[in-house]
Amino acid sequence: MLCLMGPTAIGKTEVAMRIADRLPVDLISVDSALVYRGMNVGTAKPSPETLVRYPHALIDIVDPEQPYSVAQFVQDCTREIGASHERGRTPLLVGGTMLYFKRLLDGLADLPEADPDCRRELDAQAQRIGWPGMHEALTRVDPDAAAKIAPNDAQRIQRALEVYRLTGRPISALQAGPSASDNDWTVVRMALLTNDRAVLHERIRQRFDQMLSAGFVEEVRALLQRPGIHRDLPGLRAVGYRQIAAWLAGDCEYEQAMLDAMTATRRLAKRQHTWLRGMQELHLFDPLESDPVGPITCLCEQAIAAEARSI
RNA sequence: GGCCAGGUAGCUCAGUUGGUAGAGCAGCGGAUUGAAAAUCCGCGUGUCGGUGGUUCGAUUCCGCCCCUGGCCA
Repeated sequence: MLCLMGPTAIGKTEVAMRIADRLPVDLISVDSALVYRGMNVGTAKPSPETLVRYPHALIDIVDPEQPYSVAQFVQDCTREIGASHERGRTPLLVGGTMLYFKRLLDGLADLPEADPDCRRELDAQAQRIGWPGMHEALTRVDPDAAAKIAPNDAQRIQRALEVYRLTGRPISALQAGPSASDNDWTVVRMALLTNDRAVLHERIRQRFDQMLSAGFVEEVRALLQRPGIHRDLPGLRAVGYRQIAAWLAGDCEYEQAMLDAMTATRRLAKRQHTWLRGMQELHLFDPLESDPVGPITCLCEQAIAAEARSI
């Protein structure tokens, strides 16, 4: 199977579609924002017409008020990969959510899923004693996990305590246990990456302007008017959506919200770079230096041929 | 042309009663196991506009020059 990764606005989708023109691949999206129905403009989702011509699995599969998670993704994606193989084709995973790639390829521990009641209780407790206090509590039940988590990292402290309450076992022990990566995929990892951050930043700015022209603000306004949708949902906390929602709520000036949205996008790209720098066996292509479609097609062809021989 | 106020980090500014300077934002590096486009951690040398002078020592005081803004001609 083939993986095409890269930071936001680098041009992954375009490259993936051009590969799909030439090779018998099935496109699978690896993106934590594209899963949401109704979040289109701000996620740079391909248009409906494009998606008809280039079907992508795992786009528009949940509503914004529903939770989605890396575990759900690993399950969904594994299913799609199997379906593609059964068709005698090759899955091409394309996207920028590096945690999803990481846990799909390196395995996911067998942990309980999120429990809203438990999280509410933990939030209430944190309200009283603060997250550093919660961190101390974690040190007592799971010192290994606590050592790896910063005292202010509310999200991870909460998750570790949640797992402990739900299972009675420390998350650090469960994570060290067997993980669900017992598949026989042969994986070719490719990434679109550039060292010219300034150019990427400029592309981010241009794309954000295009999103505004395409009705990004109206999209956010419409989403927030739906019953059950509010600013704290994971989808609405995505880059751009969060800042526009803040402006709509009167938290800041319009100009500031737009600047903040672009800053958030640049930081997202930076974190994606950090993930990619640490990945092994990665074939790198700089689309700013030369068109990567030829070399990537060549690499994919070899991989497909090798896979066919091994069957 | 005269007077006044400024010129300090990429930006906005603080500060040093003379011992070569620090915040916010931006930026950069890192972590990343059911929220991940999330969450968190770390990183500040910059001719303190230029140049002469006073001084053991000047970004700080003084002179001149340059630049910006305002007011007056």
